[in-house]
Amino acid sequence: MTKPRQQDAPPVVEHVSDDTLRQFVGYHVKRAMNVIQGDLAKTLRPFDLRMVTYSALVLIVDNPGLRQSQLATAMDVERPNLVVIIDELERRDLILREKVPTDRRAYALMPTLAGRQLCDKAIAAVKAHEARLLAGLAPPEIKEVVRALSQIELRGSEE
Amino acid sequence: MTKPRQQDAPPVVEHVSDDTLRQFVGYHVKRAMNVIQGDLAKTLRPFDLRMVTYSALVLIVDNPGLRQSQLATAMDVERPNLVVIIDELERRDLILREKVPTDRRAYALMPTLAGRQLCDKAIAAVKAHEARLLAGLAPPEIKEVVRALSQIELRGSEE
DNA sequence: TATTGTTATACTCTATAACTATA
DNA sequence: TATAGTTATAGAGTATAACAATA
Repeated sequence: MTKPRQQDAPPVVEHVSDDTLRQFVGYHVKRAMNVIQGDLAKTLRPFDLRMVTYSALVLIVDNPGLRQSQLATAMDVERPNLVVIIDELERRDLILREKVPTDRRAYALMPTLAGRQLCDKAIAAVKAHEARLLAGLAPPEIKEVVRALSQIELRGSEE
Repeated sequence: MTKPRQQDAPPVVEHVSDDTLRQFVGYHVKRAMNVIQGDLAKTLRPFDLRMVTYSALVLIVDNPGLRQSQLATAMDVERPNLVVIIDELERRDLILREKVPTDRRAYALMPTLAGRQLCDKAIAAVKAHEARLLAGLAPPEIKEVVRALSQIELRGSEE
């Protein structure tokens, strides 16, 4: 028999337990993601780049001439949303929309010299910040994590 | 000397390379996160729960009596945004806001029987789905990944 | 004076329909 | 007819200021 409380007053919680959620890998992925995103945003701010503009710039530098639709697919962004991203990069003269002679509907996205230079600097900064974030982990551990995450990525595309 | 192209026509990209981005652990965390979130959303849909309402419900079931401000801190959600989440759970009679005698400003969040039951079912479903997502990974690998992600979480709170 | 919950609001992100010009 | 890029718009998710009630 449990002793009844005087008024059924609600219990006071001193420490909030998230043990149940902690069982899930997804919970930790989300929390790590928040940290990484926050760090990345801070890292890119001096370059006046957001995560999406950074990703777009890197992909254009690595794949000069690609079409907006290709970039949208690669970034998993809807085409309408990509337009403003490209607008921003073009306005800053980091890339340019070049007419494609063989298909007058399409634009070939080309990085400018300034775009390639900013891209290189941003990548170096991101590398340095990520290294700090992963400082506690040995290279083989990192490889193992990437392998595991890639496995999860694959599972997603399977369905 | 490179042979100049006739009109400097932009190159055609057949396959978009994301090799540069793939170097970064954050890129893989983000992609895995997308898969996990998508799967989680699909898993919770039959229960009419979103990720935030699910997290809130689990935390209330595990910590009966906690205050909204405590829950907001635990979930890393702004207090104003938590209000609508709590409203939704209360409207569905999964939780209730109980008056706290010792502090008449605050509410103690309590799960109802229906809330605890739905929570249990949802947790079981999420467990099953996550198991499918991690099917290719051995338990020690999963432990290693969680350890690594926890390390990254800690780095974030350090700054 | 500070805190709890709340309202209103704004800003970003993301998603969809429909248009134009080409193919 | 289908596709590339675009426009407009709507819906999430998230963030801030300010208020009433209470500490």
